[in-house]
Amino acid sequence: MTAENSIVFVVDDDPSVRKSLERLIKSAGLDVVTFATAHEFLDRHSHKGPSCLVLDVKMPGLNGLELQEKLLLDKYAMPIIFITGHGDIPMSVKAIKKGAIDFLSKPFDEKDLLDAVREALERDSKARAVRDEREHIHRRLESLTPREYEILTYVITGMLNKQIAYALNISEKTVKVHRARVMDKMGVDSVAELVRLTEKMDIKPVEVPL
Amino acid sequence: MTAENSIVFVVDDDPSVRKSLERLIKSAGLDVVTFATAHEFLDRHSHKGPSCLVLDVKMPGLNGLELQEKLLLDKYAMPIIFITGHGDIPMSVKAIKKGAIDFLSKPFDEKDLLDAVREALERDSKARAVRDEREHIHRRLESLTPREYEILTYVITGMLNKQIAYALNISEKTVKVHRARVMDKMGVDSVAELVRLTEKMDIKPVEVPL
DNA sequence: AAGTCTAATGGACTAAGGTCCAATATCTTT
DNA sequence: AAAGATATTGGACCTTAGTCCATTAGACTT
Repeated sequence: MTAENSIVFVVDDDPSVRKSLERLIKSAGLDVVTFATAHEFLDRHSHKGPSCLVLDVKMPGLNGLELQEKLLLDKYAMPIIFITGHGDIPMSVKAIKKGAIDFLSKPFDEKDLLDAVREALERDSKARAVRDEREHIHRRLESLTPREYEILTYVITGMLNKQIAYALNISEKTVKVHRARVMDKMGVDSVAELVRLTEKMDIKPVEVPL
Repeated sequence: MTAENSIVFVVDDDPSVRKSLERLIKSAGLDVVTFATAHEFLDRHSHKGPSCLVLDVKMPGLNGLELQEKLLLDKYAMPIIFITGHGDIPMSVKAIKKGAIDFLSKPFDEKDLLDAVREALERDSKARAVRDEREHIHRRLESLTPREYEILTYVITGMLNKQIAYALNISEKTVKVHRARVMDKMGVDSVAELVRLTEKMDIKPVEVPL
């Protein structure tokens, strides 16, 4: 399921750990890029395909949990698998609640790590698909003029052209023109499809008093 | 936000723990019902309002994690807060990944428990709202005849009456009649509303070759 | 000042949707 | 056998929606 261009990032300050992780992950047929510090990772990683992050908790400089926080602020955070030598329960609970895929204590079972990596890539792949679709819709929405967008919100509410015209104090004919442009720009040819698109975005239908 | 009729269930085999948990939770103004075993809870709890479960991991008979599994099979699983004396990281990770709100080690901070309880009730409250709406829609869907349901799937795809008639090899007039009954039974008066309803359910629009 | 974008408008026409009215064939249940 | 539910159809009629055509006015850019 997960695409061929997947990549696994590893951040750990211990070179020998990096090496063994790289070997392990490569043995599963996955591409790996390793970093010694969180900042290196932040500066240099690029992610075009599904990706995930295997992250040591305890590191000099920015530690793993801090890096997680930073990535969460980012819209494109990738799934994280934590590994640690001296973790505790509250730490693991917090990490998982914030979306981490797993929290493994060293020494960990190789199978556990690979399972987690696969799950992470799978999740990222799906998240990317959702993001891509949303961005596509967003680009179309941006091509609408303010007035067209306004008409859109009324249309997906289910209002008649007549009602929209009255609400905006314009003529019904004008509504029709805008409406046709909206359908064209959004690339749909039915209200049903239009509603389906907007349901995937944060567009609020108009509230109308009867 | 969380309703007045919230209730917190406590399952722990230690009477003194039950007592102190009951006192603590009651001090936060919440109703509590305690049970000594998982089976007692399963047999006797009833949940009309938002509720959650404070659950000891280690118990004779069905233990906490096993009870979680059992509840997950149930459609109406309530959020769980685990407390334990001898937990470990893999156990806590597993519990949280399966949806538990928190995993606290004894002795725990009273504030942590109350925070978790509040979060759990909040989550359950929202989950119930979603469930209630889905059930409401489901009841309406069940009132449709097979043919009406079929027409519904075509309508929410955005197909014209003409196209639906052709696809089902019936007359356009008949489509109109069914369609009108669908709108009536579903309690909507626009395709937009109809699509919005069905998007909340697992109804697949028809795939049509152009 | 010329050019472009946006919003709004008009008429005329076609297509589609919704709503009255009522009828019939089939199947299941009582 | 009678009753009820389901699926289907018909005509007439009105309301909406969509689509051609083309025009005007204001705001912003160059």
